[in-house]
Amino acid sequence: MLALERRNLILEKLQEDKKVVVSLLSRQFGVSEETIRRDLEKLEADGFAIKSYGGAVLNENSNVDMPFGIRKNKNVSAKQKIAELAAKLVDDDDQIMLDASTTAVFIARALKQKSRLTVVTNSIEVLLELADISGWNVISTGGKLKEGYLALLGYNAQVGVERYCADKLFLSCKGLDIFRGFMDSQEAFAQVKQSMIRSAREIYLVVDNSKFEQGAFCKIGDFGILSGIITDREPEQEWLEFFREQGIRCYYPR
Amino acid sequence: MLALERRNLILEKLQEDKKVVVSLLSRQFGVSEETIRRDLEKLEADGFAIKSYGGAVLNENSNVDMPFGIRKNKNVSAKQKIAELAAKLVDDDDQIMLDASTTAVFIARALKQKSRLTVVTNSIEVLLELADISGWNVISTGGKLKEGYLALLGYNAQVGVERYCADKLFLSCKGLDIFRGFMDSQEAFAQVKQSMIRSAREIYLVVDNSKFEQGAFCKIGDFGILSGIITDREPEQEWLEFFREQGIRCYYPR
DNA sequence: CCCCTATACGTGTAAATAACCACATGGAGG
DNA sequence: CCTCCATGTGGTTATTTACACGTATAGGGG
Repeated sequence: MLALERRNLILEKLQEDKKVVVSLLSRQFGVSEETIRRDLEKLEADGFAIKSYGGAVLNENSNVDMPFGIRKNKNVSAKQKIAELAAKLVDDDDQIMLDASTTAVFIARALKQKSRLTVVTNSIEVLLELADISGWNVISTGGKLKEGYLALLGYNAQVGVERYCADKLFLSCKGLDIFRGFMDSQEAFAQVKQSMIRSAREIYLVVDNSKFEQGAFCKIGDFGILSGIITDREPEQEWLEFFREQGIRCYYPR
Repeated sequence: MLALERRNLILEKLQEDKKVVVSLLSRQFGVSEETIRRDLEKLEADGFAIKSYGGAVLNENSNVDMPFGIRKNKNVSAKQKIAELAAKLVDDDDQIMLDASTTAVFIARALKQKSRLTVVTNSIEVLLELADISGWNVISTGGKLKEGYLALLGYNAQVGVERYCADKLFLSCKGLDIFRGFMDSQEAFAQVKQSMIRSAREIYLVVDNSKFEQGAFCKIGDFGILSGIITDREPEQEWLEFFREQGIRCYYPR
């Protein structure tokens, strides 16, 4: 039995039972307990397990099993709620734009029950999500694949976006601030989002609650351009008033 | 026994048993352990295996996130052979085009050990395969997502292709015929391939042996434009002579 | 609350085995 | 004839593992 093979089996058992015990594993594999401890040490270093006296437990909130360290697991239920609200704003035959964000993937999934939609996106994951659907018009902007992401960015992505004029855009961001607008952390993402803003009639900002008051480096735009904002729970009073002043509809689960 | 043949057998055993052991393989094939290690190194570089002390285990994580658990498994070893031959024709810093075919995915995988490549493709799967690589320039043509495929097609895909001029194009097809050239079954695929042909200097047709004498509906092009043809085993004498006449290099495993 | 004991943990050591490296060989193809 | 590639070889280095022994921890009894 190979060392890696043994570690994989331990990981499997760990994922099944949520915990493992050193003494049992030692007997099961016929190796010394020290060996098992070293295995667990490695699994812990890789983020799969958390050691404890006598064994280890599964590290549930690890993103390690996702392809390239994607944080898809963060705030799942918030994104789910947001996606459902977004889907309510969409009608059959609509033309939609989705950016390259995990929230967009959830929205794409929530939209699947609609008919004859047109979707323009720079997200590879959204394309994958919609690859098995029929009767839609799913369009990729093209562009340069961003290292470590499943997003198409750059000049050609912007050109790809601006070829179209969509009814509705669902836009995500890294942070928002009453005075400075909404922002992303990376220029290239922000630029494509700006192109999308120029190419859509109704613009909905989709943000989970953790994004409020969160700063980020690159400004995407001001609140004035928004038709609505979709979030996972009622924002602070201050924000609600601000949205009312600006004439921005605020959607959240009631 | 050919090196390539041995590696394919190791891969088969790997897929069957989920693991292989250096010492056993060495005895089984009658080659030194060092050679086996080099084989495993290659399989690891191609993403099929993960080496471990004493052997290697199957890398299961590679094709998992595909939507409709695709037909990638047809003719695997032929496509693998073709991909390795194709990779030999590529140098660091090359600019490559890959079409939307399963063979292209194998080629992409085989290319991963190169440095600083530029890859233009209309295949979502190729993008996925290359999403975790660094220092490359991976470009998506954009276009309309073809229902039931992971391919981007249509006018904008063609425009996306023709923005570039690549050093080398690896082109697949559904069938080829001495008199009628090489063909695809669907117009939209054929059109993008034609755009690629217009946008590349060296064009290599990649076909497994089953494609010879196979007809298909839409003509892609004539043999005159080809620099070479890559296949998984020695073609019939008739074809070899034809390629010689046409000045087309023919690559197959020896 | 403190202590005691069984159990688990970590380290150091040593031995076996595998991996790595550099170089030599030899054959195929140009 | 030369080059390139795959392979083998010998010496060196690295990894894995078990065992022994001192230390740390949990949990119960006093």
